[in-house]
Formats: sequence, structure tokens, C-alpha cells
Amino acid sequence: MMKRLMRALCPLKSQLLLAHSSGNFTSCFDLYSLCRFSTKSNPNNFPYSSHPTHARLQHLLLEKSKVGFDKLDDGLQVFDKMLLMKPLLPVLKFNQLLAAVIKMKEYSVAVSLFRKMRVESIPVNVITFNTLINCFCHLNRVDFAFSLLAGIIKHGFVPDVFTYTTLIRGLISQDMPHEAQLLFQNLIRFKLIQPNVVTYTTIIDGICKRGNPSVAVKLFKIMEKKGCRPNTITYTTIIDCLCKHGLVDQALGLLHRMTRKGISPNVITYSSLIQGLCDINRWHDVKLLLKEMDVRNISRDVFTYSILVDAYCKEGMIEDAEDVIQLMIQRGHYPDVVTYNALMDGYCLRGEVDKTLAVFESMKRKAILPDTLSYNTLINGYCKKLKVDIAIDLFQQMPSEGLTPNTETYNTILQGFFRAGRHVEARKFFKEKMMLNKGLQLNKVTCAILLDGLCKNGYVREALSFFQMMECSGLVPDIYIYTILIDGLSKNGQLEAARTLFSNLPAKGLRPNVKTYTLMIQAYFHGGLLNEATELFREMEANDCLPTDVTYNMLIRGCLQNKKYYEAGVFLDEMLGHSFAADASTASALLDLLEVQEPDPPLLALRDKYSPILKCLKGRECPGT
DNA sequence: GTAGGGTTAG
Repeated sequence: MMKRLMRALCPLKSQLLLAHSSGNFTSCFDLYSLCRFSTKSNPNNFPYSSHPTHARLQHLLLEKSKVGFDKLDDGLQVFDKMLLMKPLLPVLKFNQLLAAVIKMKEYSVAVSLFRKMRVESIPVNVITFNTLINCFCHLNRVDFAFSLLAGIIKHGFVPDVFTYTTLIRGLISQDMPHEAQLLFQNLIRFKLIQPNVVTYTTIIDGICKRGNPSVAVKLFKIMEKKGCRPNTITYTTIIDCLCKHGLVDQALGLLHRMTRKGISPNVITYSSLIQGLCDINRWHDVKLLLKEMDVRNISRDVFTYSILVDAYCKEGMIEDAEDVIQLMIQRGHYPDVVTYNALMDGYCLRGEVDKTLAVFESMKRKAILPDTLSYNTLINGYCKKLKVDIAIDLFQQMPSEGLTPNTETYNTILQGFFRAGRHVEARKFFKEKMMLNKGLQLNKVTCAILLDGLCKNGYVREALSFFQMMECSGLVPDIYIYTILIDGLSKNGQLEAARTLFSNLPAKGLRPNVKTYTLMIQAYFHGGLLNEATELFREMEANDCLPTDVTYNMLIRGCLQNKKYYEAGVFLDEMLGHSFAADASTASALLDLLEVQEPDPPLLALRDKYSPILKCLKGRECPGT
């Protein structure tokens, strides 16, 4: 009977079996013993009364269940006392203790305490089970979580909406959205629970994390129709998702809708929107929202400030970012590692590696521990300056700080070697440190860096065979990878191969981006295929891919070099019409026109038309064109 | 006493 029920509930039969067969938590139990040992070694450290009355202990538990213990040891000592108390405290108090431990994110400790409770036959209830299911989900052991679901039923308890909502979240966080959805559907079909606002919000969040804002909005409407009223968190989840997909106006619409319906946005709602607006450079709207927050008396938090710091840094306005940090400190918010990482990134982007290092060190002085990203940013700073050896030193220093270099760290160094022209070391680093490192997951960025490095150093054949290897290993190349290859092939005299790759893109379900088009146009020019080049330019516009200033500059140079003065003039007019400026090499190609002695009417026309600008350019007085 | 949302990205 139970098996049938479970099968209906959970599409993870094999997971369940696995959980049943391996239901031992010895490793957690060992951890508990360790913790216990450490408490026993400090018997006089108990910060509360050495003989707490029941009432006092109970009050303490209520308080700590909301905020967590100050130290893990304190919690473990309380637990030991509770085990010895007679009569035993009610299950509620044990649950509060577990809650306090979980507030400290000590999930495996909570598991071992639960295990101990079971060994000592301390009574538990469905809330205890739910708490533990949540622990396993946070420990990425949804399989164990499901075995506890079986445990609930075995004990004659009834799993409730908390149980299932937690499991759904666990499945989603373990990247099993499909299973989460199936469980949700089955719960409704078998009328096992009435999903509440948290259940719906959890599912909506899962859909959002799969990058599907329109489906999320659909479910949002369904829940309303079913009489489940979305709350601040539901709205915030959707708003954040819309913002991350650039649908900021739709998100702003939801902000208005929620306030109209009497649901108050909070600091997270506003921070998500501010982030979305920053991403698309709508600074004016950012200011409006910040004002709106003030009006509503919603104060900014570290997240909000970090978003602003990051946005200023990405715009190169680091002084403003520094001001934001000063302001937040004045207002009693302390910048954290994320805030400083954003600042470091800003300096790194500007190429000021010394200042990047200064931020890194000031962080350490303030006892804010740098994380892997801090290191990655600093390493990137040095790599950009081609100081790869310093980058390697930092990379080797990471383990002593308790940090493991991740794929990004390795990728950054690989790129550093290639940029510095040290391709022999780059290839050695890739083969020995990356390929042979079983714990390292290589990704598309790795492939892109490697392919680009190989192509730019003339190893096109090696790049191609690596590309094939990558396809075989299941990594699906994206448009960035193809763009690198197309560029590499064409610049190494294999225009036809580049052309074939380019024309096969649609068959692979890929759309060329501006860079792909621009590089392909450049390749045609190099190969003397002028008609193909200009045709492709018109084709990209027709495909809604808007040319950038780089495209125009390249196009104009290509025309000039090939003496297509009439076309050059047309594209020049077009570029100026889009308020793009000529870059240095286009400007110099235009200057060369003054020297050309040919009775070519389009050349003369072009020279006449732009002679004031050209003369000005020659005097180097006119900025821009 | 148990479940849900946000900042960094080479």
C-alpha cells in the first residue's frame, strides 16, 4: 500500500530504493561525536546557568530557535543537557533546538542530533521529520529526504504541505525540475495536500530558475484563479525573474499591480528591480526607484548597496562606487565580500591592478575573508597585465586560505598564458593541470579560451581536433565558440571552411550575433569577396542584428582598401547617421584619401564631401569623426 | 517548532 502511494507521489523510484538501502548517516554521526568531544573538553564554557531550570532553558530555546546559537558548542551542550533531563522536555523543545542549529546552517550537525534522538528514543513528530527533510535538501541529499518521507508514513504520521513543499524545493535545487513538477501534479491529482502560497511560489521559483518567465507568469495567474493569493515573496520571485531576462517594464508593471492590491514590496523587490534597471543602463529609473524606497520608508541593505557599487564599477565610475561604500558605512551597513569583489572588479576592468590588490588587502585587514571570486578577480587583473607569474603565485596561495580554485580560476590563468603569448605553457597548463584534474569541470568558457588561444597562435588544426573532441564529449558549442572558429579559420587562410561553418549555423539552431557577422564580413573583404561582404551586411540588418560601430568601421575600411569609394561613402553616411564615430584606423584610412591621385569620380565626390572633416582630422583637432 | 524570493561571473 505504502509502496503504491510512494510510486504515485514520487517519480524517483530508484532514488527511494537507494535511500532505503543506504539509510545510514554514519559520517554525520561521526561529526556529532566530534562536536560532543569538543564540548566535553571545555566543561566550564557553558554560558548559561550551570543548572538551568526547565523554564529558563525553555525560554532560551524559544529565543535561539529564531536566531540560532552564538556558537555551535552552546547548542550541543544544551542538547546534551536535554537528553539527561527527567521528565523529558516536550518534542516542541527538541524541534526548537534543531531549528536553532539550522539557523546556523549546520545541517549535518542537525542530522546527527536527530540520529541521536532516534537512538535515545526521544519522541519526534511530523515537524521534526519536516525539519530533517529540509536539512537533507540543503545537503543536496534529496534521496535521503525522500527516505524520511517514507519514515513519516511508517511512523503513522501524515506528510503535510510543509513536507511536500520542502521536497519540491529539494528537487528543484538538485536540478530535477521535471521531477518537482511531477510531484506537484501528483499531489494535486491525489488530493494529498492543498498547495498553499509557499508551494506555488516554490514551483514558480523553479520555473524561473529554468529561465522561463512566461511560464512562471502563467502559473502565477493560475494560482490567483484558484484562490491562492500571491504575497510579497511570490511577486518578488517573478519580478526578479523578469528583470533577469531583461523584461524590466513587465516587472515594473507587477510592482504597480502588487501595490494596487495592497501587497507591499520590500527591500528585495526593489533591489531586484534596481539590478534589472542597472543592467540595461536605465539610471534615471534607478534613481526614481531609490526615491520611491525612501518615500515608502524601505531602507537599503547590503545587497542594494552592492548592486549600486557593481553598477557604478561596470560603468567605470569607481569614484562613485567608493562614495556608495562610504555612504553605506555611514548608514550602519558594512560592506561584505560581495561589495568588495564588485569594487575589485571595477578596478580590474580599468586595468588598475594595483588598486585591485589594494582593495583585496584592505578587505583582509577588515577581517572580511576573500573568497574564490576575490582571488579570481585579482588573478584576472594580473593576467590582463600579462603578469601571469604573479597570478600563478596567487593561484597556489588559495588552498592555504581554505579556498579551492574553480573552473573560472583555471580558465583565467589559461587565458593569461595565451594573452601573454606563452602558448607552450598555456597548452601544458591545460593538459597537465586542467585535463588531468578529475575534480575540475571544464566548460564552454574553457573551450572558447583554448580555441581562441590556439587559433590566434596558428594552431588551427589542433583547435579543430579539440573542437571535434569537445563535440564528442557532449559539450554543445554555442555561437561564441563558432564565432571564434570562423574567425580563426578565416584568418589562417581557410576562408572556405569558415564560410561553410557560417552557413551551417542555422542547421545547428544557432543565430549569428553581431560579432559573428562582423568577423565574417571582414573575412570576405580579406578574401576579396566584396559583394559577399556587402550582401552579408544587408542580411544582418534584415535579420534584426544591428551593426555596431565596429561593424561600420570594418566595413568602411574594407571598402576603402578595395577602392570601393562610392560604397564607402554610403556606409560612412549611414554610420554617422547612427552617431557612431570613426575609429583610429578608419580615420587614418580616410586621411590616406587625400594622398590618392586617381580621377575616380566616387573618390572625388567622397573627398569633396568630407574634405572639411578630413582636413580637420589631419590637424588632429576634431575628436570623434 | 517545520517550507518559498535578492548582490559577484573568468
